[in-house]
Amino acid sequence: MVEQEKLKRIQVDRNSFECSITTDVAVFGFIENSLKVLLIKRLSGYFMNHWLLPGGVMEADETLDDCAKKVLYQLTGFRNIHFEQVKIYSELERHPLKRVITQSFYALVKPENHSLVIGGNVERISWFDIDRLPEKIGYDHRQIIHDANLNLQLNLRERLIFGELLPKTFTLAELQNLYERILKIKLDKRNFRKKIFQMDVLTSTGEKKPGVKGGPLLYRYKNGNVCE
Amino acid sequence: MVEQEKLKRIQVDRNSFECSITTDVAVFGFIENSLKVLLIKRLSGYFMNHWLLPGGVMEADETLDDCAKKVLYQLTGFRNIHFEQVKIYSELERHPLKRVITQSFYALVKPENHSLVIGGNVERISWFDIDRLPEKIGYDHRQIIHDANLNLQLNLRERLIFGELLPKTFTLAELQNLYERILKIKLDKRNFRKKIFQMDVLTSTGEKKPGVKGGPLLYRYKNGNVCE
DNA sequence: CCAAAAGTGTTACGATTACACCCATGT
DNA sequence: ACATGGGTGTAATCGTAACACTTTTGG
Repeated sequence: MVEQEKLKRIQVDRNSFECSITTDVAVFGFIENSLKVLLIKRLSGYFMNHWLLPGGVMEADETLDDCAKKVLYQLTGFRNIHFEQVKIYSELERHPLKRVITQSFYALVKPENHSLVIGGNVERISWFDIDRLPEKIGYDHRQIIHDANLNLQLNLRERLIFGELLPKTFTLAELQNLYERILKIKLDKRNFRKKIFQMDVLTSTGEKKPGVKGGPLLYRYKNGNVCE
Repeated sequence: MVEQEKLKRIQVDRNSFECSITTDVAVFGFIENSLKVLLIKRLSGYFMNHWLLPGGVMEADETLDDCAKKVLYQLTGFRNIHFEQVKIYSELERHPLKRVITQSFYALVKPENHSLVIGGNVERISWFDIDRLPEKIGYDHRQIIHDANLNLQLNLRERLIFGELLPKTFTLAELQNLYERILKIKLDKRNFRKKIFQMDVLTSTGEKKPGVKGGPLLYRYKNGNVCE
């Protein structure tokens, strides 16, 4: 019983070792025919002159998902955005001062409502082409961005998450272009249309997109509850 | 600048809110033609009279993967076992006393070397059929087991992780049976063999399994670095 | 009217499925 | 000897991939 008491105390001591838990969100947008990710520069703290993913510390009264939502809301002002857990990073030397483990998420936002608000402790905020990231990226955020991008590609392939990346209405060519740019593949126009139609995720608006040769039809993403 | 100082202090305060981080490992074995999961009963602590996944608290000098490895080693004595991250659980009311978030893993062990060691603070340790779990399972471990099982199924389907679940040599019928039991599907014998062979993951030992009618050939999992 | 992009169907191929008999071994 | 399980090939089907011309619109 003494042995067990000892074990228990060790357990309790371990429980109270200090470790912060944060979430980092890779916010993706599809702008000017490229997949972009949103990075910020902080006014203070470590990696001041580096670009970082928007992230924040989890508080006692929120889950990791709550925390990610909060961070996203504080930074972009958007709600009901599609976002997903990606991975947890728990390497010892992630943060220079203390032990910090982070759960990464990715989020998709529509390019049409980009009212980027510079929040507290933020010096700059900017979209970066996923293939042209800045040199100086803080912590292991380059790795996190890379992993989030892989995850996005996987989800796009398997689960058709694109409703949040395009404007409310879009042409099939625009959608195909998004697939080609994000997945870095070339698709056959006819096969692509066939596939998308038989997946039954689009509804035609009946209208044609003005200003484009050929007069392409505009479509809408079927899945009702999409953010505004 | 005063505003920023304030922000920074809030951030630091948030950093130091107390939250334990644990790992829980769903150890799977394939025994008597069923997928089993390893559960323990603790001698002390919450959920004493409940079954629990083996799990432990992450220490300051280890990553989550290290921690899972450690827990696994302490419980089974095995090393070089195949295991993978599954999911993180961060709901507020997971633990009755304090905030605890846990990263779950699943691990696969060979049935042939089951020297189950009862570690400290463990009253009982036992394999349970995945479809006949005990009534009383502590915390959210029933959910964690369920999610880990889904993950295992996915990996079995897509990445052929079975080398760790079967003895060193096995017949194709045994392998097919494993697939059928874990995935809960019925497979065609000829198509299954065709598929496995064209995947080129097995090598024949040239020997036949004694004691079985028909005299089936024994195979070995090709992937070199498999645990002992 | 011309250039540019939209829209449309069919064929070929590869992968998956369904299916039945003979052979080897243990009892 | 016989009952049990091991081992083998082929035809049908489905999904995927390749491919070229006509129509619509903007400039």
